[in-house]
Amino acid sequence: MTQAAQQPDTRARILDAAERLFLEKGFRGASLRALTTAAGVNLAAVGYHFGGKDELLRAVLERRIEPVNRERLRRLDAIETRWRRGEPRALEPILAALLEPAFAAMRADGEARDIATLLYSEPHERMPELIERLFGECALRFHAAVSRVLGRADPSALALRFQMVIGAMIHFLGGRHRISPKLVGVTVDDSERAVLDELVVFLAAGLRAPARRRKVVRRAARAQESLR
Amino acid sequence: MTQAAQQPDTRARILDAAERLFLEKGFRGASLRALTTAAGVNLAAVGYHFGGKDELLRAVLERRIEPVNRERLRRLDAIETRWRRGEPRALEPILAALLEPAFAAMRADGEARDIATLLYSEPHERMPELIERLFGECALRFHAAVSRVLGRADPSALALRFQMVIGAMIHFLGGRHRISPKLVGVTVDDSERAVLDELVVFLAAGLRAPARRRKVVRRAARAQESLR
DNA sequence: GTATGATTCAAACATACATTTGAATCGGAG
DNA sequence: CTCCGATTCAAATGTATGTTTGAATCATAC
Repeated sequence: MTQAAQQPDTRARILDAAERLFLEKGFRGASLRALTTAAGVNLAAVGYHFGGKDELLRAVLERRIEPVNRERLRRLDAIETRWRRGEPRALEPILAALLEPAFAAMRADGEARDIATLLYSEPHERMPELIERLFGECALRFHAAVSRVLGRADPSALALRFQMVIGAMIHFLGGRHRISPKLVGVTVDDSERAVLDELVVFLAAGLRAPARRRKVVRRAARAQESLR
Repeated sequence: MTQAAQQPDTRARILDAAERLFLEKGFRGASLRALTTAAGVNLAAVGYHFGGKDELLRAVLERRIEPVNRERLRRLDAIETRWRRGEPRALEPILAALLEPAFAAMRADGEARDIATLLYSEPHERMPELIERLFGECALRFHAAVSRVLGRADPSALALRFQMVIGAMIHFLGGRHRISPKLVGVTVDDSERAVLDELVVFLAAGLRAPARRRKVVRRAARAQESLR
């Protein structure tokens, strides 16, 4: 009944090749022909196993992203459990729980590229809904956790800063086109550990930064005045 | 001699339509047929005026980015002049000089989208060299300026943090797929002024954050020990 | 061995694409 | 009015694409 094992597991071979080529050339740039040739399978296998190219993209993304997000939420659960036991709340563990699973997955895949890049660079029609579905819960939970640590903060400003965290993270995870280090003329320790440490320090400091500059306060005050 | 004015200025119409469609659908997703139809010009006009689709992309990018980078460098020059006159050095003006011209250009174009997004999301073959050519000088100068303000900092760490600045900025400039604000359940003031202010505060704090966490220091110390 | 359902395969199909071509049209200079 | 270079235009070219098809092959259960 369960026709379990094909010898070379065509499905996985397709997913691997698709992942590599989608990242390299983009969704539209990676043709099914190039893709199936690289995977060593027949052209029609994609239609048979996935239905079509669009569904293949969805499968590629889900395979990598869902485990990462599960691990993120697992670690966040652990953190919140410790909070309930009275341990002090800090930003750094939250940021680590958000960042490290993604970097770990990236490292595990050999090629140091994260599939999440695709989500934020591919202008595919159905991408927005896919993002919401894949990352919605994670975004909500982590945003809430950060918000709880920084209780005093302006919610609107915090939402913006949370976006900045996401932006910096994505830029490092994908980084298809990062400004090359040689350009700024220094040798950079861009090992995973170094990047992670610097990201956590940088982002925690940014999130904690005191509210606003004078300029804005003045603007707000003026606006208030003119309303009277 | 200078056959100056065509009536409807085909070139500009093509550039406008191309800019919009490249951003919406990506380079490959925007066909010359859709593009020229949207512009109200003949299909062959692209070949005549630009040579081909690749050269059109280059023209689209250069038209928007070069003025922005000129303005950035103009403002940085002004800052460094003030430094030479003995005024105190701060990060915030540098960040403002880096960010504001891009946001201003974005606003001026009606549609609140920045063309720079394309540079960092489009997997076009010649994109890396284009980025280096367009942003090389800017990156070098701003990195140096930040480095001069934070004289004490570890150059490698600073290079990483400078990348984070770029990442957060790009995420906000383009943001084709930002996690939607409604998802985190708050109404966000994402006006240009609010975003800019928060970005400057966030990024300045991140850049200034004290070097590293205990964990790393310990690791480094251990490594040193084991070398003896 | 043979029947059965899952999988693979080569080929064909219908579009969609960027580019090229050569004639038609335009706008001003002589 | 005429001419000429610049520009526009409709059409054709050749290639690449995602998908579909129907036969061939395989692995297994009986």
